[in-house]
Amino acid sequence: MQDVNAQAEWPAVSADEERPANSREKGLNRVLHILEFLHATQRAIGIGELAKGVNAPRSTTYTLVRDLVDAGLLEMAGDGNRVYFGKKLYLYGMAYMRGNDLLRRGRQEVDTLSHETGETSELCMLQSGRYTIVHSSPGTRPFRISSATGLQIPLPWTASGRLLLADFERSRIEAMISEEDLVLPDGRRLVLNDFIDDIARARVTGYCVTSGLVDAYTKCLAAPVFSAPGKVEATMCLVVPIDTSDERTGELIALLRERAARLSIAA
Amino acid sequence: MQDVNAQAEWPAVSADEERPANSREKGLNRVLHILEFLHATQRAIGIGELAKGVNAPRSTTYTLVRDLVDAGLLEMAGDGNRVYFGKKLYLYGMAYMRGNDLLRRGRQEVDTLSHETGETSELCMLQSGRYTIVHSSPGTRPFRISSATGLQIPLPWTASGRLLLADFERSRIEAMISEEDLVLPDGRRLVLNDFIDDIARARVTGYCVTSGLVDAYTKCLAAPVFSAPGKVEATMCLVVPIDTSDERTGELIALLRERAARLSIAA
DNA sequence: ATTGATTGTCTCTTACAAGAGACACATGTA
DNA sequence: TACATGTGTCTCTTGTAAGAGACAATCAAT
Repeated sequence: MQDVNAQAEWPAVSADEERPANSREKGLNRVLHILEFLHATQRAIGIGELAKGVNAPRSTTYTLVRDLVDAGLLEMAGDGNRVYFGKKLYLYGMAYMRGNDLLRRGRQEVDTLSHETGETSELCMLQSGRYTIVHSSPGTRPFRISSATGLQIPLPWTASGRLLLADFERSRIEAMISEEDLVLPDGRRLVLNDFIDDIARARVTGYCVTSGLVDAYTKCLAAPVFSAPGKVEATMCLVVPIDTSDERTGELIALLRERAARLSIAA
Repeated sequence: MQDVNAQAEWPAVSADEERPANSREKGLNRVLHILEFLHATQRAIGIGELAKGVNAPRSTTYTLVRDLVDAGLLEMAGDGNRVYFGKKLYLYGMAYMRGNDLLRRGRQEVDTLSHETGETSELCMLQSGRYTIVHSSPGTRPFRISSATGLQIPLPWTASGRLLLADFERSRIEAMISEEDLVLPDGRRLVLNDFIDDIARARVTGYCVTSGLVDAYTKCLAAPVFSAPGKVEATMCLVVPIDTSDERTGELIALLRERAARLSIAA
């Protein structure tokens, strides 16, 4: 975009960053892309397809995948020529959870909350500029609304997103939210300024409710979990039918805020 | 087959081959060592110390850690200059679990089994040549015997180890078991041939019991989980006091085998 | 048989990352 | 005050890994 100097491509002097055209990629970056790609597809995938998916040369992909399989980060799936995440990643993930008070206790709280209320409950965090469902517990409704752990969706689509950005400056928010993030699944388009106003409001009230944003049938109630005074580390939220009465909604919000506050105590 | 050395890399290498003296290391390998090291220490660690721990140059370690932190695989711990596993690893790990029927159902079975019996129960698998506790549930005894998930210990120390190797040829077993693996924590030394005989016996009986191997107070009961006819994919085991009566032991083994068989059905 | 799309392995070149080491800070302790 | 030890950043060199591409083998559909 900035790099308009049209001469020989190679003199890699792009002082800014990124994009030295079609140069080589570092192996580690390839690996990170591979992991992200597998996380997105959520299932085992052939190596050729994987190479296409991460836009890497086939030969490189083969060697990297072999290294990763040997290391146990990936595993060959049953059929023979597909790969997916490996046991090692599971073990590292469990180690992370054990070492992380907030996550460990948050999962607990979420599970009991959804058990008590019968509604779907989630623990959410900010992860590389997006809203991420870190843990969710389905609830007991006949038609339950559930989302997969690890799902990442644009911040403006959610109540939690408004709380997670509570302590960010306007400029950082603007940098973080792209144009597409403002377009809802049904095509409606949010206005950035409205979103930023929402954030300010959420910060003051200490909770946030959104209705019919990601889909037309649900309402999302969220409350902040603080890791330090003023610093929102996570949110707990409840996903309820959009026609839930105001009274019950109020009760649920109170309960939710209490539990979120309980999580905030330690840090 | 290659590079099963869990850790403790030092200049003097006793591996079968490779090692062109003090050559450069590939970044990806450094990263794999870093992850293994963090898994071993089980807590956040300073970058300098980490560099020492994986025997890598400081400058390299700094750049790699920065890359990994940016990617979310690692996180800086609260104080500021320590690193540990990051959220991404947790998310990948959960994705692995979701995609892995055996693991998901195995965790369930283990939890209910320990709940029903009151004893510590574990799901174990073979991971890079060692016995690995993939999930464990503590049981309800006043003094419960528990081990951390992800713990890796030598195969000959455990009942599960004897089952996990049931379908391996003698030569592969010999290659997999090092001299140190045969030395128990209390200094006693097992004989490789006895161990291999144990394996053959375990294959026939369909379960395995060891007494006072890793410590003097416990007995370990294990049953195989098959992913295909003849192929042991995992084991379920119970860790009970060594003075448990033969009668109760028998009952527990029967229960254990039933549950392990249940896990084996799908594959 | 003919084509066309896959998959897995191997060779060779060169762009680039790993690493050595200097630097400017911070500590702590004699 | 010196002196040692640790931390985080930066520069420059050179060994090497990323990548292009050739190869044989497989499977389907003409």
